[in-house]
Amino acid sequence: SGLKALSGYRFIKNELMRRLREQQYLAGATIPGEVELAAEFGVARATVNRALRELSEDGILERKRHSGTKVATLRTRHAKLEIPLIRTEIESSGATYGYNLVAREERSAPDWLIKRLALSELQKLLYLQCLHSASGQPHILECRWINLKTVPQALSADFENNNPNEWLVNQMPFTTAEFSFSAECLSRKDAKHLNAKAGEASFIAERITWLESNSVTFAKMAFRPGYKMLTRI
Amino acid sequence: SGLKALSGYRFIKNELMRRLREQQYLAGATIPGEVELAAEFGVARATVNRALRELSEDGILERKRHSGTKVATLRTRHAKLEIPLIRTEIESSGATYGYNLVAREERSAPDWLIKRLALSELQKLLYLQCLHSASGQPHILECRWINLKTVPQALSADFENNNPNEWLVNQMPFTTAEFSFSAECLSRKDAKHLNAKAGEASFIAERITWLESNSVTFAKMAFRPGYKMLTRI
DNA sequence: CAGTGGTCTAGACCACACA
DNA sequence: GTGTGGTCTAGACCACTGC
Repeated sequence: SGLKALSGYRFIKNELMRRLREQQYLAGATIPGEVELAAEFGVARATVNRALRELSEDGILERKRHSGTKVATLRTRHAKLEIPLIRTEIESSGATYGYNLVAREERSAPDWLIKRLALSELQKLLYLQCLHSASGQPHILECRWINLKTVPQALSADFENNNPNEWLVNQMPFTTAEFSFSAECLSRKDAKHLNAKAGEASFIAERITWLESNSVTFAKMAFRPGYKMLTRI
Repeated sequence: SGLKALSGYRFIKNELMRRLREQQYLAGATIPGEVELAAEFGVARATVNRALRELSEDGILERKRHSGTKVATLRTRHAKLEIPLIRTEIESSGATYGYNLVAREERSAPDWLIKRLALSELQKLLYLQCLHSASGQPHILECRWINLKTVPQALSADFENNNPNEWLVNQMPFTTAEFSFSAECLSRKDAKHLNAKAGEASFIAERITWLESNSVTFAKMAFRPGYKMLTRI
């Protein structure tokens, strides 16, 4: 009943996974080449190639250009993390998304931020603090710094009514980003915003966004205590 | 100097990204079909196909089988998270990996775990608590439950000298997993193990591992306060 | 019915690793 | 020099969508 009649590259991926599970190919060993597998399965080499390429993207095989394909040792798990817009995440859980601006100020960057955003020291940034809520319950407290050299139009944007992440995504849709995740105890002030107790643990997500080699923004999101970020391999 | 002479599908990806950045293709709009792009770039359709497929895997385009390719709206960022073995992570930071077993006990599963591991109520699990350290400093406190129905040989394994994750990876290399990440305040007892203060915030990673539809293990890792998990898009 | 993306094929050329 | 994986080509069939 659970059987699927896979064909083509999916079938080959499946079959190779079976052989791996059954230790027919051992960890670290070189498996047969594309030509050999193509002959064995009676398919074109391109089909085997796709199967092998995808398995190596999943971290299960390791391919080397002119040497061969090996079973990965010390397999690191590759999880695909989807980082949705906050609005999307909240609405897809069935709640109503709410937003409001807590603070807005032009400030010069603190030392730690100068390094992380590769700023010249004199630069002014736009500092925002915003609260995202789910059906009225505070959900995320966001501290954001926007590089006015890269995004000067931020100065005149209306962040009372527009969440800075969505505004930035519209202004510059194709940036790259670095993320970090950690945990912090809430300060008394932050706890108040999140309707939590001072000292409670908050899941922290930080993001630095780049346009080519120019920093765009630094954002630190403090999630309501109890929040879990989920993923699946 | 920074110029690269890309060719083939990489060139096409690059060029399409440029058009997206310059809003030549607008968010939500349908872009030209594979045949048209192949003609434009003077390449085979398979080459365009690969470029478009990869862009859609990156969440930048959305393809529908018999309808067309659109520019993704409300772009969710896709981050690739690599989850290394603890030993690997510690050693790659230049520190020496250390391990020791804190507790080992056969226990029946608590209620919350019965649900999450889809156990029958009567089942006994192996409960382990272990400490991972980096150059002598406590790094992660791990609480682990192993399903003895799926992995009976765990009962006789030597977890004094073998870290349960590595042992399990050897026993059953090709499992699937669910992850969650969150934050918790350390209990007095856990804090002591981690050489931290009670109440400090700890980054928590939980993992449930499955072999087909059988649960293998539940692990909860409490990281030393201050730890950050990094990733990049 | 025309056009789409998904997939496969049989062939090809390449640069390099390894012996 | 042989074999490897990486890539490309020109052609094909398919199932389905949207007209």
